[in-house]
Formats: sequence, structure tokens, C-alpha cells
Amino acid sequence: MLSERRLEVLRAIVQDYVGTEEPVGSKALTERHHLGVSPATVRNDMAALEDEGFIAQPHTSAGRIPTDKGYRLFVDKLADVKPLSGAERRAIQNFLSGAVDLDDVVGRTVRLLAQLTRQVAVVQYPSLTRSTVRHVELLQLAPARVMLVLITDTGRVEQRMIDCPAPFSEDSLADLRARLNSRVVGRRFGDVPRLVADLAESFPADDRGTVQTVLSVLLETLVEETEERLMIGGTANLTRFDHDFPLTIRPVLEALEEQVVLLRLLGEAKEPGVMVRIGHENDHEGLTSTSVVSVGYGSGGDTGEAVAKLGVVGPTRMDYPGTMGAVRAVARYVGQILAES
Amino acid sequence: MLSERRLEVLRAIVQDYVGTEEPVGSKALTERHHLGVSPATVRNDMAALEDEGFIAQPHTSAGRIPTDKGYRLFVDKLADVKPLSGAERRAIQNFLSGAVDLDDVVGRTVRLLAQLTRQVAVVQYPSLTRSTVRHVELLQLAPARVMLVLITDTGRVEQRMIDCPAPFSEDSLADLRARLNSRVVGRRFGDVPRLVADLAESFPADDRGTVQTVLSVLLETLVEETEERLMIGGTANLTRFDHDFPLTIRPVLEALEEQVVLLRLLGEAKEPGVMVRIGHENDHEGLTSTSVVSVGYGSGGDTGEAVAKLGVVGPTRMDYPGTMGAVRAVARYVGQILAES
DNA sequence: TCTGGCACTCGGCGAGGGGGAGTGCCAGGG
DNA sequence: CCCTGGCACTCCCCCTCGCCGAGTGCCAGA
Repeated sequence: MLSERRLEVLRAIVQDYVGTEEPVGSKALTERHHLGVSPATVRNDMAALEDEGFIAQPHTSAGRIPTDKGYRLFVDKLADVKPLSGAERRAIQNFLSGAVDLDDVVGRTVRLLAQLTRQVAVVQYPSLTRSTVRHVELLQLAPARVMLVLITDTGRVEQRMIDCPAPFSEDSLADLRARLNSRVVGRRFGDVPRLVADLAESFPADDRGTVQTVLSVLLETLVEETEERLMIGGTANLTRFDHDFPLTIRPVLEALEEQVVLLRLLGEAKEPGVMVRIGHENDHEGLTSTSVVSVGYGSGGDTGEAVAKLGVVGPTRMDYPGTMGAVRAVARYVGQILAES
Repeated sequence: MLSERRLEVLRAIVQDYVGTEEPVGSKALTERHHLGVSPATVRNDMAALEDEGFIAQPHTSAGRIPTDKGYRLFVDKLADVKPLSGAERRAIQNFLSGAVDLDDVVGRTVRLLAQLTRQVAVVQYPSLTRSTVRHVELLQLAPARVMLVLITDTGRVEQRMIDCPAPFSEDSLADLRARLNSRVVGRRFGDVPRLVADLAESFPADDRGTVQTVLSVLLETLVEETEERLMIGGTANLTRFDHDFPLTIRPVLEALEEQVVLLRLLGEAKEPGVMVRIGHENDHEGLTSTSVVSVGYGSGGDTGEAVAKLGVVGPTRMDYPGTMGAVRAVARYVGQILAES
């Protein structure tokens, strides 16, 4: 096992490298941190850390930089999440509370996160499957044309046009609407299929086909929209580290446009709390030199299961404590805003 | 006025520079285009073109590159919009026709445009003010809580929560819903304020406050959402020209995130047809080395006024004929899709 | 008006050469 | 046994220099 001091050396290397963006040498380390030992001793420690794979030298006789494994150890054992200042928290709350609808909440969250962390921000729209139904509305646009509107407790709205196999009376529609709502309002989307399975049977034969059509569109919507949507912002921050990343930025941008990739990344976190995936831990080629810091939000405080995820994407060389703090704080406030609305 | 041959030289310079991304010299020009004259003559023509400000040399004794003014002349007089191939058109139609809702249409359009032009694509959501009302829905979520849902003929849906000053009966709500719809369905959003101005008066005094609240939220929604939304894609294409644009990409990304800037750019085109803004013609600092090619879509075929804009942002050194053709074609097909739904 | 020739100008590129930061190793001391 | 100071060594970075070549402007001649 690594001695206490060697861990301290690793922490110092990570901090300095994140700050200066340059490989850090033994002399500079002893000058900037009072480790109480000489550069020579630090050199020995560094050699040991390198043997263990926590740090590496870009070229012989240059300073050391942390490896992915080194960052992992740093994040797991050496770093505390840095809480935000009171001023920052007030700013977050003010900024988010001005939102008028769900799109606005998500949009503001993205901008906020990007600005706070100076990194690329990603916010997933509240998921349908983990949301509950607030209301189902059916609007008759023509005798055989109905619009289905689905409203979630997180304020998300989905709508679909339905062409009915046969004309449908206003009364029947009202009936269907009432029965549908009485069954599903307040329930989770995942439970809806089970809850409406036998609904068509209770209608007169003439209407049964149409009811069936409506129900199938409803279920289809649930399935389709399980494939979630994302909002991304702050891509300009990628250029902050362009002096040594002129070529890396392209695959990152490409990965960001592939929403599937991002959704998988965000979705991987199962346990609550901030998740950090570092460099090669992201099994996507374009993201091997970036880290993803993400967390669930909108857990409603007690049920525990998050309604969606948000996070940031940045170079592996990032300020983990600060970023984790910002991500966690923003998630908390967004959860509050959604719960209120 | 410039002679025919000098225009031809300018055209050749633009084409070569767009193709090679390198300053083009007199010798290379005569080799790649059969102008029928010697390099020396071309040099004289180039000197003249430079005097007029159509081309410039990056450094003394290097080749020439077109200036913004040169591109402008090229676009206005020398280039024809390049129509797409049949295969491309079929691909567009196939790709767009699979969309399930408005978000999907816009999302697919962005991806399509980005891929087709290999540039950054921008698509504006159909504007509310220029759309017509398909339906207004009022949902009672609690005695004094109502949700307003606004549905446009382009499939866009906006919703707002309303806290009423007093409880509101189901009957009154149904009444309001019916009257509201009978007045505004099929009308343009811009006309709505006038159409509902006196609606509150016809209600009993008890309900008047609530009706007024609902109406004011409705009008507010119209105003707020006049500030339109955008979807952006293909930012990875910015890195295609990173070998000489490592620093320029940042302000471009920043400008793209400032939706206000983009909306103003798109909004500037008044006359129908493809609009091209070249370099410094965009009065925004970050976009002085980019061009914007945009066009309205969803004009409904005959009314003429477009429902929104779409376009691409790329380096001034872009393939204008091809880009203009792609933008125009995509706009046409999106218009069709929206008209059908 | 066009053409070929000629001298000139620079930018790009590769070679060469300090300077400096950092390392590994070793012998000596607490 | 661990830490320390010293020392020789290794490369990377950066600056300079000089060459090469593409491209230009000008001029005299067809």
C-alpha cells in the first residue's frame, strides 16, 4: 500500500497539474506544497507512484502528469466535494427560478452549469418512464382525427396525431378521456401499459377499434420517448484547452452530437450521488481524454430514484472537487424547481 | 466595369480557393482552367481585381484569396445555385418523412442539413406569431390551478401553469374553453390579442378575475415565445478547417450559443429566396470570417410568408452554389412535411 | 493588348545549437 | 531504514540561420 506521504504527493501533483496544465516536477512540488521533505525524496515517491501506474511522464526527463488511474484514486480517496459559496447558491436559485416552462428550466440549467464549471454541460429532459402522469388529454380535431396530449408531473408535454379507423363521437371521446385519466393520473408511466390493457373491452363494439388505436398510440409514445432527449451547452469551453488539444476537440464534438452515446454515459450511473467517469473508463473512442461528471436530479427528495440526469463533460485534467460540487448543487436546485411547478 | 475575362478569373480563384484552401497563384490558375491566356496576363487581371478590392494577398508574394467583396460578387453574379441530384432528394425525403413529431422534424432537419453541407446547421422552430391556432386547451388540475395548452398548426405545443385568484368551476372552464376556441381557432397568433380583448366581460363577475388571469397568461405566452427557439447541429464540422482556424472556432461557438445573435441573423432576410451573408456583412464580431446561408421554410406554398428560417453557418470560404442548393432543397421538403402533418 | 523574361520578396522548412528543467543514482548522515 | 544533497545525463523547447520555391511586378517586344 502507498504511504500517507505518497498519497499526499499524488494529490499535490493532481492539484498542480490541474492548475498549471503543465507536467509537474519534484522541485516545483516542494516549493508550492510544504511536504516537509526534499525534492530528492519526492522523486523517489514519484518513481514509486509511476511504478504503480498513477502518474506518467510525457517524455523522458519531463515532469509527471496523472494517469486516469491516478485521477481515479484522487477522486475516490483524496478529494472532497467542494461546496459552493453562499453567493453562488443564491445566484443559482435566482437564475433558475425565473424559468417559465420545462424547456426554459432545462435551457437555463444548461447555461448555468456551463458557466459555473466552464465546461460542456449536458442536461437530460425528465424521463417519461420514471415520471408520473399528470393528465391525458384527447382533442377532437375532426370526426376521425384526434390529438393525444400527455402531460407529466415534471411539466413535460408530448403530443401525437391519431387517425381513427372510424368516426368517433364527442361523447365517446369524453368517456374515454375520463376513464383513461381516472386510471392513469398520478401513476408512473412504466405502469400505464398494465393499467389500460383491458380498457377497450368496456366500450361498445363500434368504438372499440378507435379506442384500441388511441391506446396503441399512447403506448407507442411511451416507448418512443423512453429514448430520451438532451440539451447541450457550453461547447465553446472546449476551446479553453485547445493549445494542446487541437485535434481532440473534434471527436468530442462528434460524440456530443451522438446523443445515444451521451445517454448511455449518463444512464450508467445506478447508485445515487455524483458519478465520475474518467478518460478510458468512458467506453467511447472520442471521449478517452475527457471525464464525465454526472448526477441524477429530481428525485423528489425521498423516493430516491432520479427522474433524469445532468452533468458536464471536460478534459480529464479538470477541477474534480469544484465540478462535482457545482453539478451536485445545480441538480439539487433543479429538483426543487421541478417539484414546485 | 470589369471585363468578362477578369470576372472569369475571379470565379476561377474562388473555385480553386474553396477547393484547395490555399492561396491561388497565376500559374496554377492557367493550368487548372483553360482561360486561353498566359500567367502574366492573369497577373495583370489579378492586380486589377486586387485594386478593386475583390481579392487580396495574405502576405506579399503569396497567392490571392477572395475578399468578402469578392465572394459577394461571386454569389451575386457568377454562381448558379446547384440543384441536388435525384438520389440526394430522395434521401432527404426518406429521412424527413420518418419524423414522429415537431421536435423530431426539427432534429432530423438539423442533422440532415449538417451532413449535406458539412457545415453547422441551424433550424428555427416554427414561429408562433406567424402560425395559426389549432386548439387551445384548458385543464383543471386543482380548483384554483389551470394548465393552458396551446397547439399550433405546425404541431408546436406550448403549455403554462396558471394559479387562479379564485376557484373556478368545471362548467365555467368548459365555457371559457369553448368560447376561446371558437374565437381563435384557425386565426393567426398575431391576431389573438385583438380577438380575445373583450372576452372577460361576458362572464359573471365572480369568474371575471380568473378569466382575465387566463387571458393574460395566454397573451404573455404569445409574447414570450415570439422570442423563438433554435436547434443547432454539426458543430463538429467547424473543426474541418482547424488547421488555419484554431482560434476562430471559439468565437463562432460562442456566437452559436447566443441564440439571440443567430435569431437576428436569420431574421434579417425579408425577401423570399436564399439569403447569403458574407463575413463582415454579419455585424457580429465572432462571425466575421463566417458566412450564413439561410432561407425561410413552411411558406405553405402560396401565402408567401415563411413560418420560420433555417440555414447553415460556415467559413466564408465555402461552396456557395452547393450550400445554397442544399439549403433551398431541405427547406422545401421540410415545408412539405409540415404542411402534411 | 498579350507574352515571355527577369529580378525580387517572403513564407515555410529543416538543421544546428544553447539553455533549462527534470530525472536517476549514489554516497553519506540521522 | 529512510531521507538528503550532489552530480551527471537526457531530452524538449526555442531561437536562429539559410536555403528553396512559389509567386509577384515590371518591362520590353511581338
